[in-house]
Amino acid sequence: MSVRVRFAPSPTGTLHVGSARTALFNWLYAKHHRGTFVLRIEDTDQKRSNPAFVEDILASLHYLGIVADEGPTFQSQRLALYRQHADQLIAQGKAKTEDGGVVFPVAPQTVTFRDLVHGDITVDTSLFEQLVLMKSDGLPTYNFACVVDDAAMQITHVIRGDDHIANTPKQLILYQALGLTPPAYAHIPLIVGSDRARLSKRTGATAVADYRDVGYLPEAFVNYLALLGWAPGGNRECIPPTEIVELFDVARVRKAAAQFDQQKLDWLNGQYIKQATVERLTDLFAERLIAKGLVSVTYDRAWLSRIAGLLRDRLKTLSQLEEEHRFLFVEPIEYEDEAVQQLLRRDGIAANLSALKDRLKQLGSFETPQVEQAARALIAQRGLGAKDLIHPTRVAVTGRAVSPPLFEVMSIVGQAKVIGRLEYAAAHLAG
RNA sequence: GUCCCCAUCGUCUAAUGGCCAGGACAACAGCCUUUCGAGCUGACAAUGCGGGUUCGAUUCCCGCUGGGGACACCA
Repeated sequence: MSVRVRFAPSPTGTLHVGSARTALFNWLYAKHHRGTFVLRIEDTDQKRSNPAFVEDILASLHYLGIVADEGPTFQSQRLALYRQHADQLIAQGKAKTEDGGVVFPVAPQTVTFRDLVHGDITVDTSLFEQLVLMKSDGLPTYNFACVVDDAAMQITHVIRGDDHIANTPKQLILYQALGLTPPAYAHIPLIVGSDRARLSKRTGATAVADYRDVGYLPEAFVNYLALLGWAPGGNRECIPPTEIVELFDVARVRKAAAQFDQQKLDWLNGQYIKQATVERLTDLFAERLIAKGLVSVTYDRAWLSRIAGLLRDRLKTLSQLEEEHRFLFVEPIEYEDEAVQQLLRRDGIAANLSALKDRLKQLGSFETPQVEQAARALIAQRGLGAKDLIHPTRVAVTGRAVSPPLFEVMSIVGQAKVIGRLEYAAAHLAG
């Protein structure tokens, strides 16, 4: 029997990191076993469901590269199916109408099921003496719709969060009442925040879309998520998604909750950015910069490629591009007060910057070696330490005390702009 | 409160009775360097506690403690 799994989010919020990991594990399991991954939207809460969240969920899954083999299917469009099953139980005397809904009395018993990650779990059903099947608004409840759909869709494995363990015995009872065969279950541990409680906005971003927007590469995010609660054995950390598919084994999923660690995510993302080709990085940069209005749609690709090459092994997130390197894209630049105070307001700086400007004006080529040569020559001529010229120049050209290697930055910014910035700094900022 | 689940460095994890409990992130130190970063090197750091079982327990069993989750006509 081929594997069929499903991811069944409810559109009552943006796609949460925890849900994304559940989706990922299902997807990995399906792909590993050459099975089918079904997407089902559980929109049976009329008050809280919102089409905008469906869009967010779809977009977020797309970002992660998790594509559904079937679906999305909407529960709100299969009401007849649930009604039919409820009627069947009523006809058999197993359920009854109450307050306009349908309820299912539960006989006290102990239910044991074998969980793929936890082993046997036993629950006493006297904890819940009845289950609501259909609400008085005509929509099915979660546990009922879930059972009817999983059976109808021939789901073989239900992989979901730990927090659903208590629902499983309820669903098992319904399978039995309906005469249906239940799937296998794997309850994966929750992702928790730094407070060890389930990941919430309180301890960091929870929406997958936010991570996308900050500039985490999908394979880095997927890689990180996969490592939360699972490890292939050996000492692999940086494992591209295609390889994770091959290695993934739900039996190796840990039982304990895993804490989300942004620093490790950052490190992994940096690794993937470093491994990305300049071509790809240029595309990613262009997309961001155009969206933020920092370059025009007719941007100079060769120029942006140089920037990609320069920043490739310095970025942890793509957002650092526009946050820390605005001086590459805007004119005039902004100057950090502290950098100006510490590095420009000193005797002789203005003269040095002015002298450098004069030398740079003479240059026929503004490639990095020529720029560096001009600066070094001035340093030698004036008997300066290299830092004495370089640091103030950095502030004059970038507005900041830290930047990528200065001479390449200058070359990229270009002769005219560099000269203009040196002139401005010498005249208005330097001592 | 009741029920369920869980427990290895600060964090993510490896080791499913047997080499000095391994790796990674972070933090720290050093090297490199025009700043930062990247890179390289180094040091520090864990089996929650108490009982068992066993020649031998991170590993198996029991208890405790601690943490989390679930207890809706939400999903």
